[in-house]
Amino acid sequence: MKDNLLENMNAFLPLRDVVFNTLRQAILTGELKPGERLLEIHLADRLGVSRTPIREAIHKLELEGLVTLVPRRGAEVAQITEKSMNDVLEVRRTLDALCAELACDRITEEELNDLKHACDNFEAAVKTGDFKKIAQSDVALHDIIVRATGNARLLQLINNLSEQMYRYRYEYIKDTSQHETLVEEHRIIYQSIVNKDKETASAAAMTHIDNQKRSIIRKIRQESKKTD
Amino acid sequence: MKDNLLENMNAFLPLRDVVFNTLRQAILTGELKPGERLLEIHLADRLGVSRTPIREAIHKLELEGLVTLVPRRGAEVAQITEKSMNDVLEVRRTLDALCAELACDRITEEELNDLKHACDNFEAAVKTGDFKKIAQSDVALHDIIVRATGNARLLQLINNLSEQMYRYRYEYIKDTSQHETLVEEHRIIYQSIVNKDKETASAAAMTHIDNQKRSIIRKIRQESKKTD
DNA sequence: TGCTTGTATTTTGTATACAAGGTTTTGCTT
DNA sequence: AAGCAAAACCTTGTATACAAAATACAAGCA
Repeated sequence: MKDNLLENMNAFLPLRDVVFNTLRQAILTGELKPGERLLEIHLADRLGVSRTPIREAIHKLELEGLVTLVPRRGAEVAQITEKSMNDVLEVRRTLDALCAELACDRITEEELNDLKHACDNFEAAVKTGDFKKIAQSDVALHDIIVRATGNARLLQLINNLSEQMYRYRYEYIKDTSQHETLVEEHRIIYQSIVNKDKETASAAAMTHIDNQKRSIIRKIRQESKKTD
Repeated sequence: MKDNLLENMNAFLPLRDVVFNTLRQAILTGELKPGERLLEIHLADRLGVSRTPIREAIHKLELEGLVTLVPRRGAEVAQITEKSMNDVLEVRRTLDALCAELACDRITEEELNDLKHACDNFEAAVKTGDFKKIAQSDVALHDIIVRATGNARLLQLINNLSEQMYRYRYEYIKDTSQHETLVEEHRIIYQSIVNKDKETASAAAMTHIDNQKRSIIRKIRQESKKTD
């Protein structure tokens, strides 16, 4: 598969950003597997650019935590261990709870409306059983809540932490037995934000993460057994 | 002032990291002021290296939030607004509280001992009135708590958020009227971690940030008035 | 056979050259 | 004199060349 960037780009972004997005996508979808080495020349040839934008993209990915960099040895796709995922989820849990609380204080009528629609959308997506749709509407819903906090830094951090989870997203979305739970949790979060009930909102946000955590950790254990 | 890097470096780090540390330091101490443009060639000449490591360092600083990058126009030192500082502190407050709670569960006897020493050190530093010492012992103390959580991601995030505050650190350290409060708050945090009392520990951690917030925001308002 | 050392190769790190986009200045026109 | 256009210049973006470190491999020695 040859996919010279200059064609499917995204035409006006700097090359480093195009490369960044391409590699990021490849890592999140699993096309580039954890532990896989990222050789600059190979990638440069493959994407039809020079080493410079590749290097810059790789460094950016390292800061995002998707790539591990060893000086003088190069880069590889970051390994996902149970420990690292636990670390991520522990922080994410707290920040999601914070989001829910802040949203109670700061959400506008319009955003509240959007949130309602997002809940309905998610429910509809679950009914169709289309994993891609479910994933998208889930992201959209949470994005509304985070944005409602009006805290740009919080938005940035949560986006970054979510990225790590996206690498396992399909694992908990494929688990159809949990679908009703997800819908229900979304409803509780929505309703408690409407009621400005911070306690319930934050508790629900944490539960929401805890439930997803179970699926994700189960999957990680399965995979680590395979490689033993 | 000419400070050719090749001399005071830190000899075995990649140049990009040396440059990164140098620029970071310059921004945190205020030697490079908010809004100041960062021209690659100037910095390269000044530090005696080529543009390449400068670029890489600047990009890294952008990801850390210390630098703002505009495509095709270059980089400048990130402006600190009251809004952005509020955003940072809001997140930091929550994460520090999380740290305190986790530390209650996970701190080892040895770390507890270190923490005790760090408290004493801080108190001693306050007595000398040496701002630099106070700042250092304060960082050391909080570092112990964050490390005691055993959560690498949390450590990384808090370090990054702290960075923003360090740009104003002297403001709340110079405020000697608050020194006794700081000592007292540290003591409360220490004692509640000893007692495994999560409620108190997390509440104290939040208060600790709230108090610092006041000094920092006051200072930001002063500065913004000046430039009106 | 197993270990060490030296050499060849691969790969990253840094410098530099060149291209292209932005900005400022200058000169012309009205 | 003011406004616009063009050209000169800066500055970043990208490619390439060269240097230095790390690795892999092979040959010699115990």
